[in-house]
Parts: sequence; C-alpha cells; structure tokens
Amino acid sequence: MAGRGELEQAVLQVLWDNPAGITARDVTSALPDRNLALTTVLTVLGRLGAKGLATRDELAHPHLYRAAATREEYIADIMLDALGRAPDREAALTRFLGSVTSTDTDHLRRMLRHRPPRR
Amino acid sequence: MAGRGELEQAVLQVLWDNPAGITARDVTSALPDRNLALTTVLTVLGRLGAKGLATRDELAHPHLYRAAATREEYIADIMLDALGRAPDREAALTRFLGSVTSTDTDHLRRMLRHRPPRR
DNA sequence: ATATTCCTCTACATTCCGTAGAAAACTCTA
DNA sequence: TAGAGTTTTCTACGGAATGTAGAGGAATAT
Repeated sequence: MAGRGELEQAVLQVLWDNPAGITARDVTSALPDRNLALTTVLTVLGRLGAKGLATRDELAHPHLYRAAATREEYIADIMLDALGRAPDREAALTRFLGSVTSTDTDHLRRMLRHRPPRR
Repeated sequence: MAGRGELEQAVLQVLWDNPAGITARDVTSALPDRNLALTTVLTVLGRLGAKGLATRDELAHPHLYRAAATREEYIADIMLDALGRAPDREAALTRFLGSVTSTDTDHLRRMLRHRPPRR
C-alpha cells in the first residue's frame, strides 16, 4: 500500500528532507503553498503511519515524525514490487535496461563490478 | 495513470495471456472465481482503454481486446516511473541492486555485456 | 422478422484522498 | 493550580477511482 496521493507524496518528501524528525507544525510550514490546516497535516501523517510509511516519536512533545524508509528504499521497493509481479523477471529487466539512460547503465555496470557475481 | 484496481489488474493479466485478442465474454470466462456479469467486464475493459492500457478491434464482432503494452513494458514503465521520481537515480539504483536476487544481477551483468557502454 | 447476443449508458456502493472543525489532552506559565 | 495556548484525536464531508451490474438500444444469426 503506497502513499499514492499528491499530498501524501509531498509530506513524504518533507519527511525525507528531515531525517532527524519533524513536527506536524513544521511539516505544515514546509509546504507554504498549500496553506494547510495543522489538522490536515496530522491526518495525513496518521495515514502515512497506518500505511507503514512514517513513524512517530510519541515521547517527544510535540510528536516527531520520520519517514519509515529512506527515499531510495521507498523507490527501490516500488521497483522491486513491480519486478516481482513479472512472470518473467529476466524479460522485465531486459525491457527495463532498454529504456534506462546510458548514464544509468554506466552506473549499473560500475556497481555490478563492485559486487562480483556469486560463484 | 496505471490500472490500480484489483479487478483491472486481473483483467490485464487475462489480456496479457491472450495476445491474439480476446472477447469480453472470454475474459469473463477466464475469471470464473469472480462470477462477473459480462457488462462488468465490458466496463472494466472500457476503463482500461480510456487509460491507454487496452485497445480493441471494433471490426471484429464481438470486439477483440488486447493489452496496449506487453507485461514487460508495463512493468518496466512502473520501474522507470519510480526511478524517475528519485532525486538521486544512482542511489536508487544502488539500493535496487542491493535488494535484487543474485540471479537478477547475473542477468543484468549478462545483458550489460551485450550492450556495451556508449563511448 | 425474431430471438439472441453484444455494447453503451447510466447508476450505485465502497474506498481512498484532501481537507478541516470540535473537542479532548497536554504543557506552560502566572 | 487554574487558565491559556498548543497538540492530538475523532469525526466528517466532498470528490475521484473502482467494483459492480441493469436497461435498453444495436448488431447478428437463424
């Protein structure tokens, strides 16, 4: 269950930008264009928590919220989830490689060189 | 805009399993557990068409429906979309590689060897 | 021509999301 | 310790997406 909504995404971004934790009020301030009520942000944070995408430190007052996973973990999870739904992983990976930029393939090559194949 | 619903996914699967095209009635038959009305399937097929995920041959009677993209293209698109939302593509790819199976990395290595780096 | 099958249009219930007020709980300060 | 201010919870509502399908017109078959 991924945070699909626009606002949920925006709030997640704020959480990722504040890894040390952030209060609901400061999340609101971090999204000035939206002019959100504090309770709106609290609702969204609660929903993100219910989805396992955010955690909160209730010992702190006001509560501190954090993203449950890093941005990269979140992205990688989406990618892995998609890949996992492919009946033929290799074919999906092939198609993926075919659409990725050459910079990406360069990165991949370098990374794979540093993690040599299991033998 | 991805076909996010459960039923839409199930119908997409049927379309992928029948690349030559399939009638709405046969889609219904392919999902016996759901016991769906034919019109339900037609509605879903229409929605998938509106989303660009399915096409139909109206010259045939009954109409023949097909997936607009292969399963692999669909999957790869989701992966690319996720990757595109990463501020740091390299970091996301690194995390992705870290979670993928060793079979997957073997495949990737082989594929990358066949598509040498642009120089 | 008529029975059968198919397709379109319309509709309704449910769930998710954006949004926020009312009221309870907590904290600070005089 | 009693307000005052802040924070959190609960409840709610409107709009969109989705699952579901009937009514009735359109196409086909016999």
